[in-house]
Amino acid sequence: MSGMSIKDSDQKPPRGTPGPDRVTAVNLRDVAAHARVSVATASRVFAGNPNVNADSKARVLASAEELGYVVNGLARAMMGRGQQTIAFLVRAMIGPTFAAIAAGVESVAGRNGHMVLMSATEGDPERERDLIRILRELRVRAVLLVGSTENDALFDERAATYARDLAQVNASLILCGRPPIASHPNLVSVNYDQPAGVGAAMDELVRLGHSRIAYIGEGRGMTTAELRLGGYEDGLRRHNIALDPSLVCVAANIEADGARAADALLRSGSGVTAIVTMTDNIAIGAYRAARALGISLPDQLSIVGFDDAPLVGDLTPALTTVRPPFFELGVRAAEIALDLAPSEHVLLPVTFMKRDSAVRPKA
Amino acid sequence: MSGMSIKDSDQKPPRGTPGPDRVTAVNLRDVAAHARVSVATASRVFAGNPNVNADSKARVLASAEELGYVVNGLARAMMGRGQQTIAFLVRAMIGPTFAAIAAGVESVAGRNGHMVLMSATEGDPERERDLIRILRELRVRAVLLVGSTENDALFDERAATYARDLAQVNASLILCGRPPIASHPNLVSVNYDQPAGVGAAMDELVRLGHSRIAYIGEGRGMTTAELRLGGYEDGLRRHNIALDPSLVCVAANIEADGARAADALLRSGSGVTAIVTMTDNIAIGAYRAARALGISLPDQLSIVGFDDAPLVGDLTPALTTVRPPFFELGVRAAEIALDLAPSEHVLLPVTFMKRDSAVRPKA
DNA sequence: CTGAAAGCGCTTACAG
DNA sequence: CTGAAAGCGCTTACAG
Repeated sequence: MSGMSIKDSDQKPPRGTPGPDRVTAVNLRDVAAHARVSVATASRVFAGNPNVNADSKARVLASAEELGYVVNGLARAMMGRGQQTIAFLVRAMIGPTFAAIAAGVESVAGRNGHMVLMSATEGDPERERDLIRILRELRVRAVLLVGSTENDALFDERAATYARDLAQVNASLILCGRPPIASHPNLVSVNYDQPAGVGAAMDELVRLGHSRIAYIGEGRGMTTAELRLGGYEDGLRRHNIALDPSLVCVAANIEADGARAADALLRSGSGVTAIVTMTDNIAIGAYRAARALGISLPDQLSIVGFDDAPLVGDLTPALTTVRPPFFELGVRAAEIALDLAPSEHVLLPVTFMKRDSAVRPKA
Repeated sequence: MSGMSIKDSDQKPPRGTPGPDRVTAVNLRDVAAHARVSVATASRVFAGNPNVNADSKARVLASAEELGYVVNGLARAMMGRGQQTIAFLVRAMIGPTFAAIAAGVESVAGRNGHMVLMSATEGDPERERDLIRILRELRVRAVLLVGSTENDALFDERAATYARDLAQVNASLILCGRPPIASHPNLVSVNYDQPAGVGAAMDELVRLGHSRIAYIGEGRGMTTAELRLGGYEDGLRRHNIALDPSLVCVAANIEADGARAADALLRSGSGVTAIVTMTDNIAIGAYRAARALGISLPDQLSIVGFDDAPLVGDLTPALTTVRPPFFELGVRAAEIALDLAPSEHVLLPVTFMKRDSAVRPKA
């Protein structure tokens, strides 16, 4: 009976037949016929409906096995009975941060029988819009917009539009790794306390005796850049230190540019004794620049990073930094996406990682 | 006319109506009726069929807009006309390696209009099997099995079964980051030359004058562990150095265990002047252990890693290591998955990153 | 260019 | 427990 596993196909395809990429595969009807039951009964077997005679069930299963039947999950999904999916949209799939958030999301999705679709927008609103459209058509259950985004009205409106469009197909939009949008507070955000992280760094530096504290990070524009810079400014205020604009340096989030900015700062004769950076990447750049100038770390210069990237604890000196709960961030966002947690803003605490790169100033 | 965007639903749902999670949404028929054309014509508009009168097309589009119509991609996919998907299966979504491969895959998939589904198996064959089943039901175009796997007949048979089962629904299975399976050479593998990477490290160490060279890595079992250890053994052979079993140490791929193994090795009085490690993680552990024992790096001990993880070039001493082409690995696997490249085994070259941790031995 | 109709591969209310 | 039938939301060969 092995010849039956492929249907005869020596006749012209009937009307409305699926496209060219389709295989002539065995379907429910074939299985039902082979098992001598109705399609309804066969369907019940695969749907896990208990109202099926044990004998019928066994025959259906045997036929399926023999014919090589594979349930069509697409048809099932169309009926609202299929695999559910959540989407993970990120600017770029880069580094351990992305990996940790993704792992968090996947762990709860997997545990709950959902699949996760991942795409990168490359920061292109065009592609972002396209992806949202595709995801709506695919009837995903939720879309997680992950990571820092533009902090402007244009993005806010885009996000609001996405949320509205997704709601139309019963899907939700969740912001993950950026704060709520003021003009659309209903759009749920799962974030970690970025200003508090930089604030902890500032508190520590002031406690150690620093007062000429510089900041190196990205300029205005993106949420993470602004949140962390905000933490620096707040920290100064809290300790009654006037903000000196010449101590706030702009650098892209890559080591080389951090080094460039730190070099300029350290040559400027500004009397800086400590640098707080937006990211560990930039902090590493500052390490390089300081060394190149013969400044010994940490004696002559304290540096604090942010992100607790792998290995920063193995640098010399071990980098004092802030650890965000990236995995947890993904977990919480996914839980909200799957209605396992209330649809409310979440702000997770960060951990200050006191290591060796921030010490009492020499003077 | 805004009240028309939701269908009247004060009647009992008809037979065969989709499940409870479905929204009463507007469909093609609604749009067609509103635009006063047939469903066929409306379908042609959304399918991008050029044989539609400009006026009809405009009316259909306007109606869709007004009614808030969203094409059902699931129905379309069922007809073989929808979004195609490729799946990315990995043991665990960890670190920059995962991120880089994923980014490579996504870049090709995205550029070619495909979505990518990502799942973690947690190394559980049960879950692996479940995922393959689901992916078959979902009619994915290809499944990428990413990363190191068990190197045994059990896995080989599982993989062969997956490939066969996937072929049944016209999908292909591609191994990515592990070598071909000897007993099933048709199963395409995209890998990087792991033995050659360790071999380059061995050549460099011998060239520098080392002959007591130890290896620390995972024991037998997984492909990556065996491939890299194999590179060490080959290197010894090539340079006519007898393998000393006491210089081959087993450690899990985490810093702490690397440190433990290195500590034991260095205390053993084996006269080791250099250590080749399976991964940078383990190399970092060796750094720690050596330092704890007062051994100065690199003068008294040379260390070579593998993976070129972020920041290893900023350690003291900067780690000499091997850089695998992870992004490219993802790109090539995805290209084969999408038939953009011939379905043949690929073995990418690695780059030896000569930095400061391997030097001429003191003696 | 267009429409009526058949079909894809399922699910399920209904009536035994 | 079971089957015939209607339905989901599309696509497309056919015949204008």
